Parts: sequence; C-alpha cells; structure tokens
Amino acid sequence: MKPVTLKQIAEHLNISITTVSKALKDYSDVSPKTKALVKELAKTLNYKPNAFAVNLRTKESKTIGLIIPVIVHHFFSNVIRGIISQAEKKGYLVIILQSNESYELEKKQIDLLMSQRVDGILISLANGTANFSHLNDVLAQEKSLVMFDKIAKIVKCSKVIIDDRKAAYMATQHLIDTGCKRIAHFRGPLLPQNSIDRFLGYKKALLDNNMPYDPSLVYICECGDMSFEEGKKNAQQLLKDHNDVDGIFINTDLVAIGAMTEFNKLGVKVPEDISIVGFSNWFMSSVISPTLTTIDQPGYEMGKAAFKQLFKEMKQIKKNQPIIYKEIVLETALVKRESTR
Amino acid sequence: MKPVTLKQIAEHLNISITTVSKALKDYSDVSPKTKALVKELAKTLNYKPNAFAVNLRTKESKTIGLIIPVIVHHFFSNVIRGIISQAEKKGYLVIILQSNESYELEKKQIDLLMSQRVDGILISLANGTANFSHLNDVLAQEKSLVMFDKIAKIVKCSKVIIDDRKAAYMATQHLIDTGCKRIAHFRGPLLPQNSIDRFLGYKKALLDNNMPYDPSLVYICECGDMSFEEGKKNAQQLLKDHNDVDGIFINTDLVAIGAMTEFNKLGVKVPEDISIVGFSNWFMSSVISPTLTTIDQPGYEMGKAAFKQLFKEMKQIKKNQPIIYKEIVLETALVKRESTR
DNA sequence: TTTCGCACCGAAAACGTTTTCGAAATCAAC
DNA sequence: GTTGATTTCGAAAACGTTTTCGGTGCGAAA
Repeated sequence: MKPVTLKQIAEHLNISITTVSKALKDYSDVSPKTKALVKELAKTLNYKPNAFAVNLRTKESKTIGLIIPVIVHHFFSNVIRGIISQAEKKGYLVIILQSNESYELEKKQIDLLMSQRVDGILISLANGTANFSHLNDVLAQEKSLVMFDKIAKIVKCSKVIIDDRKAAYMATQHLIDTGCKRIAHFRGPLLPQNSIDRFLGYKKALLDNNMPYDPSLVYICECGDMSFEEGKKNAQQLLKDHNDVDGIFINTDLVAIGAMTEFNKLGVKVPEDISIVGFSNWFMSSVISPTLTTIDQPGYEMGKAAFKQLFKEMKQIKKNQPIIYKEIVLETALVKRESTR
Repeated sequence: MKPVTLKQIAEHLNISITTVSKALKDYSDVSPKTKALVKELAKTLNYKPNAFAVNLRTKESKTIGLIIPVIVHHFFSNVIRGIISQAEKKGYLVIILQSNESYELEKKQIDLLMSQRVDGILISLANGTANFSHLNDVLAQEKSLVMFDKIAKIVKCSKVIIDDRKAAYMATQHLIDTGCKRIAHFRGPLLPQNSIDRFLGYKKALLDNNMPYDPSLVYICECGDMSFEEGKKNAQQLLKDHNDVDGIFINTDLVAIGAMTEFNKLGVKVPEDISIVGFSNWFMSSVISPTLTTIDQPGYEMGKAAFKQLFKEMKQIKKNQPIIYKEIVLETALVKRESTR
C-alpha cells in the first residue's frame, strides 16, 4: 500500500541503499549483474522515487510557476498551451496562477511560488503593476525569470514579445491605404508597455502619412480590463464626440467586437461607414459578421519561446554560468478581413 | 544569498532548532518571550520554510494536479479558473496538464502526477479513454480523485457534472416548441458519457412528443475532437442527405457555429430555414449573427465544486476517515437567442 | 524536606534520497 | 609474494524540517 523505497529494495536483495540508488541511475561502479537485479525488482515492485526526498537533496523540483493576468482569454490560453507543451518535453510541470490584473495579487503569487521553491517563473504583468521590486527579488535570489507579452522594460531579465509598435503601425497603415481619412484609436490602460507601444505605432503611422494626430480621437480604457463592454461604451462615446471618424484601430479583438456589435445595433455600417482593425486574432474574429481585420499575435509560439528561454537560464544557473538575458521578438501579421475595405 | 534555515535562527538566538520550529508554529510549550524573539528574527531574516523539507516530513505538497482534454476552450478555461480560485483560498497550487483528447497521454500524465506526489487529482477524461485502470490505480494508492464534466460512471469516485440528458431534452423540446418538425442531431464522439447522454436526451424529447426517431439524422463525430471544421462538414453533409430538416441540436457551440457559418455561405437561413441550438454557451455565441440559442453550462462553478469536493476528500484521507463519494449535479439553463424562432 | 505539577526547552529520530569517500576484493604483472 | 590497478560495494553525511519524549528547574502543596 505504502510506496516502495530504496531501503525496501535493498533489504530484499541484501545490498546497501547506496548500491540500489546507483544501480538505478546507471553509475559505473555497480556491476552489470546487480544493476539488472535491482532494476528488475524495482520494476516489479513498481518503485517510484519519492519526489519530496529528491527535491530536498537536489534542491530542485522540476516545476515552474506561471502567472498571467487572465486565463479565459484566447491569446493567453494559447500561451499556456505553448508553455505546457514545451515544459512537458523537458520534464517540467507548470503551476498556473491568475493575477486578475491586480498588482497586489501578483506580488502575493510571486511570494507563493518562491516559497514553493519552483525552479523558475514565467510572467505576463498585470495592467496595474508599476512597482517591480517583487520581480527584482526573484532575480536577486538567483531564480530564473522570463517575462512575456506584458513586460516591464526596466527589469533586467529575458523577455519574449512582439513588436507592438510595428504591428500597430501596420494596422493603421492598412486603414489609411484603404481610404480612411480620420482614424480613432481605442487604446488599453495607461501603464502596460504594449498598450503604449501600440498607441505610438498608431500615432507614427498617422504622422508618416501627413495626417494630423488628434488626441481627442484616442480613447483610454480607465477600467483596467479590456472587455466587450468597454468596446460598446467607447463606440457610443465616439459617435457622440466625432461623427466624422471613418476608421478605428482597436487595442484588442474583444473590444473591437464589442464596438462592432454596438455599431451594428445603432445602424452604423462596418466597413462602409467605419472600418475597424482589431488586435490579437481571436478565433471569434473569423466567425463574426463582418469578420474582423486584425493583427495575428502568435500566442502558442510565444509560450514555447518563453519556456525555452527559461529552460536555458535554469541550466545556466545550475551550472553557475553567467546568465545571458535575451529579448526575443516574434513576428506578427496583418490579417485582412471584411471589417476594412 | 542562500535561503535562511531554522538552524541559522537557532544559532543566532542560542536556542535549539526544535524551539525555533515550535515557536514559529505557536506550540504551547514555548514561552511567549522566546516566541516573540524567534518570530521577530524570522521576519527580519525573511525566513521561509523550505517546502521540500516540509513536504518530505509531512508527506504532502499542498499541490494538486489537473488534467483536461483541451485548454483553449471557453468552457474548460472557465473550469480552470474556478479550480484555481478555490484552490488558492485553501492554500493549494494547481499543476495543469493537457491530455489532448489522448488516452495514452492521459495515462502518462496521471503517472507523472503520481510520481510528483500531488495530494489529489482532478480530471476530465479524454474522448478516447475507455480503459480506466490508470484511474483505479490512483484510488488504490489512497489519493483523492474527482472527475468532472467528462466522467466514467464505472469509476468509483466523486463526480461533478451537469444533467446532460435533461439539458439536451430541454434544447430539443425548445426546437419542437418553436415549430420544428424534423430535427437532426450533431453528436460528439461515441465514447464520452456526456455525448451519450445528450444524444439520449435528444431522442427522448422526440419520442415524448410523438415524433419519429430517425438514426440517419444523427451525425457522429469520428474525428475525435469537436471543432469548427466538424460543424461545417456536417452541415454540408446534412444538406445533401436531408433537405427537409428544419432544426438541429448540436453537441457543442463551436460545432454549431461552424455549421451556421456554412449555412450562411450556402444561403440557408437560420432560423427561417433551419433552427439551431448549441451547447455550452461560449461567449462567442452571444456576438455572432444570428446569436446562438444554447445551453448554459456553468464552467466556473463546476471548477469550484470539483475542487471543494477534492479538498474534503483530501482531509478525510489525512484523518484516516472513510471517504464518502458524491455525485454533484449542477444546474443548466436554456438561453434563447436568434438562432431559433 | 519531600513531592508533585507545571512551564519550558532540547536531543534525537525520522522522512527518502544523493553523493563522497574509503574499504574490500579481484586480478595482473613483476 | 608483493605491488598496483581496477572493479565493486557500503558507511555515513547531508538536505531542512517535524514531532516525540524525556529532562530541567521552579514554585506550591504536604
């Protein structure tokens, strides 16, 4: 009933625990005969090393922590899938925590993971995170830390991102190329880097095309989370404020879909009256009507890349080698659909 | 740099490790003075108990495993969220694994979790799982195991489910009530219990309303996973086989949306020509056009309930009490929208 | 003065592994 | 028969905690 231990195998065969341990790990100072004996008995007794004891001895648990702002989210759940698939290949397990876009929670969760002594941490920051001491603590304790998607440039660690600025530029340029003359932007909250970068890309595209940049056309999301309702609200407000807008670049597909739904209700035609470009390429965007032009953001690949980098760093720390931080930038693509002309 | 241990605190204060340990855990045989001293020093040194050592001593890791068929999935990601939120409250961490609807992988992952010695396991079965010895092994080793959503009735453990049969009955009855005379069913793969139950609910509704049950109107998903493409394929096939069908009850929203997309392309009007009811109430279903009538399946609540039950059982095992298995059935609701008349 | 109870503390074992280091045994060569 | 090398094994320490059990010292009661 109780799990088999090395000791029991040793007693069965009348040899020492040491030899059993070494036999199972193919040490060279165990004779082939005893190796065979030990391995056979281990298999018939269904021996599984006690992970707790191994962890204590080796000081590692083959487990990493993952903190993301939200789980029910097309992009993030794809990231999770990417991370887990890669981790499994390397024999690592993944503990997932949801920060709920809250800095306080994020901090607590980092603490939790550290006291569980995970081997490394992957994190995409909460929108509210402006203080980074909890992250620097992790690095100070010589644990590997890799940030992805929502990062903080100021923290000295590896990062996996897309070029948000360039992608936003592409999106806006597409609106311009298809004839839009007055283009609004629904941006995310103020803090996160990718929200800032997308805004900057939007702005640059306008200026590069000799179009005026009008701050009143930029709608900031104060509420903190980028929701469907947010899109509806902004759409209403936009129609009140500016009846001459003929294109919008929207920070996230979900918000874009909210806006389109509202426009549809109010009789505003997309793309005839207003063209819309979203961001992230949620699956949903390909089945609504009209289908949504958007920027494809490779979540699965991002998850894979983030784990791969973390894995490298964990190995470097183990070998006491200096850690080389990297910034990995993944490619995005414009997906043209029916919401633009 | 290296983490602080009890020993270091003990040496600092010139007392024994035992006393330090007991002071931190408020044992009654430590004087208030030394308790205060120890706690203060522990705080200033930022002492965190070594989880590996604690695990080894106490034989538990405050960690549970979760195996689900797919992660990028509205229902399942809500389940994850429910589980994690509840687990966090009770101080448990969650390791997530994706079985990819594969029995082989599921088996391996159970093994992995067992050798990691998680305190309990939550699982929703892969479609292909027909052999349950890996689950019985878990129970035989006196680990808690709770199944949810996709369960096997034959395994003796607690289960959290919805009444699929009743829900399917409601869905089909709604089609009948709104005037459908010939109703098809896109069912899931053959094996999983909920696929079977939904089919039975569909059939019973027909018979109770004196409508003939025609097996050729039931489309089985051979491919194993319930996808958007599956819906398109079935929709095409249905139009070829039966041009008199005026209503479909579809196993899953995603498949229903695939079918609607195809109907739309082929000029078949929903709900005028064909009414459709889906299952699960994916968010997407409320924003597509026409919006999809469906069955609301409470993923978040299911996750919460599953963890709560697991927690109870883990406590019972710890106290050597007999485990009382429960079958918890959550309520569903019909959400009427535009895809039915 | 002895005895009993009580408050406080610590030695030591235990959890199950990994790894170092030395010892024993075998064999070859001189 | 001695030396040296080589192969094979095991004792023991270590990882950091928890918990049992006994001990000490002190005040109060007899």
